[in-house]
Formats: sequence, structure tokens, C-alpha cells
Amino acid sequence: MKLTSKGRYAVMALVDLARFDNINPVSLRDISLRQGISLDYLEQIFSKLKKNHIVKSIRGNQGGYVLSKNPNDIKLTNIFHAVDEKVKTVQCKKDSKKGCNGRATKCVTHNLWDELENHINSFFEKKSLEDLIKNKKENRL
Amino acid sequence: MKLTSKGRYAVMALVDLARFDNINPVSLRDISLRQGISLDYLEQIFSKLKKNHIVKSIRGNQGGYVLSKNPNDIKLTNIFHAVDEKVKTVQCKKDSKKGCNGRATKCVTHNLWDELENHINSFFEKKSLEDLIKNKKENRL
DNA sequence: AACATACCCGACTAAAATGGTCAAGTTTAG
DNA sequence: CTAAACTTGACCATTTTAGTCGGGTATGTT
Repeated sequence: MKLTSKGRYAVMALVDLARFDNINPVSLRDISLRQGISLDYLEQIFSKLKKNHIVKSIRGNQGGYVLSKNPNDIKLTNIFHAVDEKVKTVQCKKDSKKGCNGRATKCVTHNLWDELENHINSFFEKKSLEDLIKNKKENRL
Repeated sequence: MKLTSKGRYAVMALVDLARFDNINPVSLRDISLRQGISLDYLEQIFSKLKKNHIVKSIRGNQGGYVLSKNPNDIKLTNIFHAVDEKVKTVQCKKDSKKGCNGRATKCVTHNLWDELENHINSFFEKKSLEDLIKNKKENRL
């Protein structure tokens, strides 16, 4: 069970964005430089964030990205979901007729993964981008 | 972020084992047939479970595996840890001098992953094999 | 003693996921 | 018109996953 870089990068980039986008759109190049993330990779990530209405893009010179909502309304669930960093519970074949692994009874672990998923998601649903920014400011003092 | 089959298999196999090992040692072949898991793969998994003192082996004809503790004392943490299904928070380079990604300040997400790790682990630390077996019985009614 | 049933162990591998890179655009401010 | 920025899609190397394979060794039963 592991978290991938994609999710981490997305969060880092959005925190970065949240700190600067009041003034101007923020270019990916800037984020790339500040956060040390490959520009090309950032583009892939932001493409997904855009499709999920988490950021808006402004094209052309002096363009860049802006948050499309209040940082308080962007929960980590949204971010992870956008970049496909979902909690995959290695689904026991979703053929609804047969149970897991093609046998009649539900596999023992079926409920377990459901519970876990809820447990984790409840964590991400509570945390917003705003929380992270506050946290960062506090750490600075 | 995902759970791998290895962890799921380990849990499934141990639940199976817990239900039959009062009578006789349980052979991997039986577990393989009942749970639909490749025998060769099971052997790899049980080798690790054994190293971590979760099961004991009895060799030879009529041999097999037995739990080495009470199901109540086997927490999911132990199982996952044994088969290397650990929660990896994509560690920001653990070079202690520099912060994450080689920059001076801790990356914004650093604390976040720590929190998440604790959150998930607390879930696994509470759940025991016993809990899962009980659950299964209840579902049968 | 022989045999079958089990565990034991290490090497190998196909397929998928990960973490990118690269190329060729389009859009728009200045 | 041109440079800065987004847009899209293909490509790729490496690592991880989920096994397979081929040989062992131990031991109860006949």
C-alpha cells in the first residue's frame, strides 16, 4: 500500500498556487522551479486538475493557473480523486453475479476494504487546502 | 494509493487458516483451493508470515501451517508488516540534513503524510484476525 | 525402505504502474 | 509577430506486482 508521487506533487503544487494566485496567474514553470517538480509532469497533473474544476487556466503570455474555488472548499479527496490517486482496494472482481474470486460467498476481506476506504476517505474529506496553508504559516513562526 | 493483492491474500489465507487449524495443520494446497490463490504464491507469502512468527509450519506428510498465536493477538498491522504491505508515504528524501527534495524547508506535505500514516495504522492496529472471523460468522446468520 | 505429501527456497518473468520525457501544436499579451 | 504560456498525445525506462518454475528437504504412512 503506497501513496504515489503524483498525489504528493498535486498537493504541493496546489499549496504553492494558493499562496500566489491572489496576485497573478501562476505559471507551471514557476511552480516547477519552486517545488522542484518536472515541468512536463506538472502539465499532466494540471491537465487533470483542470478537468476536475480545481484550477482554471489562463492561456497566453503572462497566463498560468488559478484556483477555481476557495482553498477551504478544496478537500484533499477532490485533489486525489482528480489525479487518480484513489484508494484502490484491489477490487475482488466486480462481476456482480459471482462474489469475489468467482466463488459464491463474498471473500472475507471484502467488508474490510470497504471499512478501510471509508476510514481513509474521512481523513481526506476533512482536510482542505486551507488547512495545509494555515499549517505552513504556523510552522513558519 | 493502493493496496496490493499480497496483503489481501495474506489476510484471506489467515482467516481460512484460523477456521481450520484447531483440528489439524492446514496445508497450503487446501487454502489455495478454497481461496483461489496460486499455491506457489501462497508459499512465498507464508514464508514471510513464518519469519514474522505469525504462523508455525509442520513439515512432512499431513503437515501444514498453524497460527502461532491467538487470533486476537494477531493484528492486521502485524500481517501487513510481515508481507511488506506497508503504508509508504513516498518519503521525501530521507537525507536528514536537507529537507524534502533537497531544499531547505520541509515540503508542505511532509506533516500531512505523517498524519495520514498514523491515521491508517491506527485502523490496522485495532483490527485483529479474531474480529474478521467474528464478522464472517455474523454475516452467515 | 519407498513413497507421497507437505514445506522450503531461489531464480525467473510477463504485465502493469510509475514517473517521467519529447514533440508539435494553440492561444494571447505586449 | 513573437515570446510566454497552456494543450495534447505519444513515447519510454524503471520498478513493482503477481505470479511461475524447478529444484530441493522433511516426515508420516505403508
